[in-house]
Amino acid sequence: MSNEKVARVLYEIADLLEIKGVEFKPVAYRRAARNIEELDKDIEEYLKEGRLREIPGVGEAIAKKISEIIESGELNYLKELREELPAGLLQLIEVPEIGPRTVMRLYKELKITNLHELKRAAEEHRIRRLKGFGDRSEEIILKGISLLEHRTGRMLLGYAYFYGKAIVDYMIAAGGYSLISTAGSLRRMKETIGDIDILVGSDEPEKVMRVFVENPRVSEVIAKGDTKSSVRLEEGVQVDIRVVSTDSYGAALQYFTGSKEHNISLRSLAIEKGLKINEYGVFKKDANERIAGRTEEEVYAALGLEMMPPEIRENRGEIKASIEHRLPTLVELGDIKGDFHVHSTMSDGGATVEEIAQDAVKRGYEYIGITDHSESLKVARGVAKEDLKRNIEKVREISEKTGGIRVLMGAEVEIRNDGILDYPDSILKDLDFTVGAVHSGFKMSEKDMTERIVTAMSNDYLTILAHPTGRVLEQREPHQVDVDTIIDTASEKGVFLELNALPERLDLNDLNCRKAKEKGVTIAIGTDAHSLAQLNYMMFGVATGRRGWLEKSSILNTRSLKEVERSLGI
DNA sequence: GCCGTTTTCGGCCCGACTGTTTTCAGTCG
Repeated sequence: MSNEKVARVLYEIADLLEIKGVEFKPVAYRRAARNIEELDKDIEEYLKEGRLREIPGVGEAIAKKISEIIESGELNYLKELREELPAGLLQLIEVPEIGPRTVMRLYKELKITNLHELKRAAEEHRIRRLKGFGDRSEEIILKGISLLEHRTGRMLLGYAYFYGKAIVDYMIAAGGYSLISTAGSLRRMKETIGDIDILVGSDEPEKVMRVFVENPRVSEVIAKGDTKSSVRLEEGVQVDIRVVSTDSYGAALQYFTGSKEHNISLRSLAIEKGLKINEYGVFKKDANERIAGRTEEEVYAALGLEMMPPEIRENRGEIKASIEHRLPTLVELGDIKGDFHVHSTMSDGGATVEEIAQDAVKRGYEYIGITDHSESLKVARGVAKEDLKRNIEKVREISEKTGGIRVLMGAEVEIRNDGILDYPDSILKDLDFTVGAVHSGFKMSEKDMTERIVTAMSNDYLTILAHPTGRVLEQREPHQVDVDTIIDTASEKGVFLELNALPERLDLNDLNCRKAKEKGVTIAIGTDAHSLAQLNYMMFGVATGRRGWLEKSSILNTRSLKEVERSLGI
């Protein structure tokens, strides 16, 4: 029974209780579920060791339910809840603008139990007859259903980032705003983004609203108020904007950056200190006197906290770390001195080694690693053994010719099903470094996959394990592998773990990066670029590392060329 | 249902926008 499965049961209970109108319990169940999802150990171990109640948010009642879930595979309490309410109601709360209260009313008064019935009721104008509903309500419901039917899921950070930047740039050009930023999960650089949030500090809010909705890329204005508006772009992306007065900008930026969990903790801390915090500032609770709000630093300082980077505001210990003055000094893009995962025209990349080398010089890199695919990955024009030797010579020549940078010759070598690498050691020894990767045979059991990867890591020539969990966001689940064992093996054998910076991978993810760091494993960030433009993905790798609390010292490519040569033994 | 350097009981984050019911509940972030 995985942590995710246990969490899913608790989430379902929360949803059902919420529809029933039960207060406070849904929040409690969700909190427990979220903390279980983020545990770095198997929940069954907690059960075995009798330590369930050490998990934040898990008390006597939930601990008992978790035991039942793990031991019997099901939960009577959930069964009973499900019997009380039709299963389709859970779909209904997914419809935007429909919440638990509305679901219950529609069920009680119109016997609506699923999406299909809701759609029909709206089309037949039966909903507008209910007290508190009108024709607009029906329109909104129908639009919500349509959106749900066509939803594309969450957007990858790699796309959202550029949409957000385009909107901000437009606002700056069209309105000359200087206090403007993305906020929300985009500013925290989460791997996937729901809506894009923008914040502006201005004392002419109505003008900001006008400029915002008049952006030619806007296809639909969802809501337009005095200080808050929402639009949809032609691409289907929802963008929300808020305006606050210039002297509240810091408080608002803090507030709208979140995360929600981070803010809730901050509020509790404020209450303990006799303060109140909202998007307008920090106030003394009794006197209602404002003591901070112009900048984020001010807001945190008013709570006795050091300023913390947006990427770690997830309520994962950053507030405690801030109180104790042990916040990490996170890695920055400017610390990066090279890239360890780049494909060239020698396999399926779009740029030649010369072009890549020159581009890397422009980026100020000291080194760049070429890692074309190995022989058996035919779909990616994997390089045959005979050709590899010639390629090595060629890359050495280019490296010597290109001033100011060393081009490191590597390869992204297939890890076969038995854990053996796709090139023999006699060839690997001539490379500067070797990146091992799983690109096939995903459906192995966790035990077999873990063994396969550990075997590969035991090869002395394996330098970096590429995209260790194999996930492809919104497309493919990570393969079944015991990440803890991989991290321990990396620590023991001195293998570097990759943080693959492709927006659809970002693998290792933030939580695993943090785990690896705690075990003393060094991370190598690689863009996996297949074109010069994709070398820019380094920023998303760095962002994900920052979310995983990574500092410069835990990352291979912050080291100078000399140090890297020493690390690689070349 | 959880939780506690004010609390083992009584709290549980806070405000904007919308539609509709002309004073507010519901939803969202």
